[in-house]
Amino acid sequence: MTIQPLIIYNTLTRQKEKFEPINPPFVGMYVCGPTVYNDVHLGNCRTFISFDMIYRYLLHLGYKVRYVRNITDAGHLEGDRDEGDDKFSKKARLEQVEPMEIVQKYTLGFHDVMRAFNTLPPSIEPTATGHIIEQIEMIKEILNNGYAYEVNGTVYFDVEKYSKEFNYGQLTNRLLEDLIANTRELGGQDEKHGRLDFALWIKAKPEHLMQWPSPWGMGFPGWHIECSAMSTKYLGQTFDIHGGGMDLAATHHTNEVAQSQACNHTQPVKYWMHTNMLTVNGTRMSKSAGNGFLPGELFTGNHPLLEKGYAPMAVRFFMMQTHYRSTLDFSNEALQAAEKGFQRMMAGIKVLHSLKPSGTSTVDLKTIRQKCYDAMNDDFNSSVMMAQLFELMRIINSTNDGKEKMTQADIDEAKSMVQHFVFDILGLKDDSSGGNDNGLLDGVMQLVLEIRNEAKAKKDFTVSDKIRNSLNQIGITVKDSKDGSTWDKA
RNA sequence: GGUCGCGUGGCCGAGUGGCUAGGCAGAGGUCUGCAAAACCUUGUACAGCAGUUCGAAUCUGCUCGCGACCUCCA
Repeated sequence: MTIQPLIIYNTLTRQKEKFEPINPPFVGMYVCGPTVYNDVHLGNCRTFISFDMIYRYLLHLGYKVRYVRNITDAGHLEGDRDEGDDKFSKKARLEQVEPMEIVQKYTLGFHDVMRAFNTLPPSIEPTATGHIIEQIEMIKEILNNGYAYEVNGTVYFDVEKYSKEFNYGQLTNRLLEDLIANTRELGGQDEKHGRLDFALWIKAKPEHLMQWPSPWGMGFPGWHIECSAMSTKYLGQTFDIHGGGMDLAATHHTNEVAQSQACNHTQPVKYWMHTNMLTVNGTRMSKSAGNGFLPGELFTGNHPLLEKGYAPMAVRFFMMQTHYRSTLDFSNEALQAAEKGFQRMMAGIKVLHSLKPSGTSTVDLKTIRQKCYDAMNDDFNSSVMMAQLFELMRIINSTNDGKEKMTQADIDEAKSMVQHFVFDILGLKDDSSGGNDNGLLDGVMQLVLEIRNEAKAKKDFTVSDKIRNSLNQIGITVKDSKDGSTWDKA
């Protein structure tokens, strides 16, 4: 496998750059994972599915990728002030369980959804609670270096001090003065020195459910420090790719950069990648706006905004049809269009496996393969690649219709392309043909279609139509062609 | 208000200074006992105005509209 020249859009520089790993063939990639105090929401899924595609493509190119995606299971505060309960404690009180029961429940749910979307598990999935020591060590180092201060058991990052040496607003191209001007006034009893300062470690009230001992007393870590601590631990002080949703860039990632710089004196990340938001009827789907539906509701259609349920693979197909840096708008019409497109692609792949080779060739698959690579190499443009894959489907179907000719080598190449691009990289799978009894069903269907063809041969269309209509009612479509009949699950 | 992005044919959604994106839907055709599928053909597209250019949907400016971030969220 030759390494293809990959171009990545880097948020840090706001331009596309040639991808050159720090230590090829190794690639370190960190993606901000979910906060597991609630069901995963679909917007998160889009980010994780996008990075799954990115991970898959890097693997396909032959890179040895260490993909780290954290689970935030502590320290994420409810409000925008660095005070009050964290999300887990609040939810635990509400449900009258241990915070770690909350964590367990929603972590398992998250994994179920990720599996449904056919994402590959990350290489390491570290938790914040499992890395309290690393976080404390990092905070100590930041304090030692003079970029933080402690007030009554809470440690704050000193943004203004930091800004004297580093460009705090670099990731989102903002000036410090503008950031300060646009941040709310400090409250009267606020312990922070500066408006932009944020908590590294938060003092816990005695009744607080999740707290750990630290040099500053009992407390829990601030939200941003976990990613800095864990990415440093598993990927080093500087690593290749850091990803997450665009909404994280301004605050979470900006603070991550600051923490890592203040601790390690080096830029933590070479390429920052941000996925765009998922919208519903043009507005961002978000937890607070309440305009979202859960993955489960999407699959079953059990939500007022949804006309029907959509299979996970149809949804993944839909997401892959849009570039990861564009907003993606969910609507029933768009989802249904994607569903049909997905089915068409899967049907084409089935046809490919029944194709008969001919001695000569009228097709040029090499060019299509290269165009697929060109698309993916241009900042993971899965959308353009899929247009090429539909061209491949057209060729396959035309061959089946006798309008194109493919040799055995062509067929093998087409199968290889399908495996690489459709299954390995886009991460799609044909879930219609899944199931343990498939071999049995195949046998039964072969018999049924034989009987129907015999009826057709005798011009007994009453019987043949009855078979077709009845099968249709239970979700099996019969397709006739010159060479016989095939079937498909709807 | 600041930062950034977007506005493409009925819908979704790519894209490049001159060459077909693609999917869905629609129309016509081929095939078929019929249907479905498949294949072929096909339609008014690039928010508006002005400018740069031999040539712009693609570059520049302005106008209008939309969105994201700046506050927890991927």
